[in-house]
Amino acid sequence: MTGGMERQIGSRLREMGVRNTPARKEVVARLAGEDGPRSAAELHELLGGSIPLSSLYRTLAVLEEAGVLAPHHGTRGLTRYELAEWLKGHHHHLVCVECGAVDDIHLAAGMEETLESVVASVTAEATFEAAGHSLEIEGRCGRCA
Amino acid sequence: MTGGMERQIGSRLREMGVRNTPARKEVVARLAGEDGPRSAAELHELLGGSIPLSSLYRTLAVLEEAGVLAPHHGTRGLTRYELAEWLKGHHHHLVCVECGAVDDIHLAAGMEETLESVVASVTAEATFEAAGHSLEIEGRCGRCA
DNA sequence: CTGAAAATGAGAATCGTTCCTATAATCGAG
DNA sequence: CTCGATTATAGGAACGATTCTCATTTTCAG
Repeated sequence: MTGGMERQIGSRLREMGVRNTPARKEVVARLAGEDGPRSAAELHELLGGSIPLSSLYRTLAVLEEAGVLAPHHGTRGLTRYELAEWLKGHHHHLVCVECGAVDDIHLAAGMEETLESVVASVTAEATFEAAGHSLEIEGRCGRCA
Repeated sequence: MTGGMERQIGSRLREMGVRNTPARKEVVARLAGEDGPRSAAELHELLGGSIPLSSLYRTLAVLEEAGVLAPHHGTRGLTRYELAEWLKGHHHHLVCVECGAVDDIHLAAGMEETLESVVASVTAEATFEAAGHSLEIEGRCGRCA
């Protein structure tokens, strides 16, 4: 994670009137180093249990509220979080239907433009205020194939 | 729901060695009449409580196992079910980030082809065996906007 | 430094879901 | 049709992920 990103997040939290505490920094830093969204339990493990689960859940909720993290609703009743798009860039997901693992993928610029136009044409005629989109590709990951 | 679809599902269940019971028919028929995936709780409500939750969950599991229903992992760890693609056709979703409602959308043929090619080009280079895809468009639905 | 406001930690409570077991429905053989 | 075996159901206990509560601790402004 770049220092610039840390500063951006710091000022975002300040704007929202919440503090940028050590636990919040740890969670953000760890998520920044992962290549896909992670659940509370996964983060608890990744952080060596340094943050109790109850605090971790609250931390995730605060960071989501502040727009720093975005939830990803993957497999079987688990919510995973990742840095919001304005921090990590727009991307899509490969979701393993076997083990539930989620990896990020980035589309080539041309592909992304194509996708944007598909989304635009769909939402133009719907009573739906589109805020974002994600292409979820389901299948079997390398380990499960 | 067409009689043809009922017959298809009936023979599918027979092939799988499970019975096509009244509860299973009710669930399938109700889902066929909805325009988006529904959770166990929503179905329980929609069916007027005629099927107890524990039975409903098992019914959904059996129908998923048989390939009649497909799960959609939506808001906050809730699993909603819809008819599998071979029954209701390929489609995508509008997901309301406010209330969690999910509606189906169908892409114009040209758009869908474009999307297929995007998926194909992404998975060609990944160690990932793609089985399907869904474009999830997030935003605010008519009621929440 | 001090008091008010915000954050934390531990455990209880909640919610969606799954599991267990006794009962009931269904199918095939006779 | 009837019996026995198999499969499905209902109800409730159990479970895992998440949220809530509240007492304690940390942080910030004055």
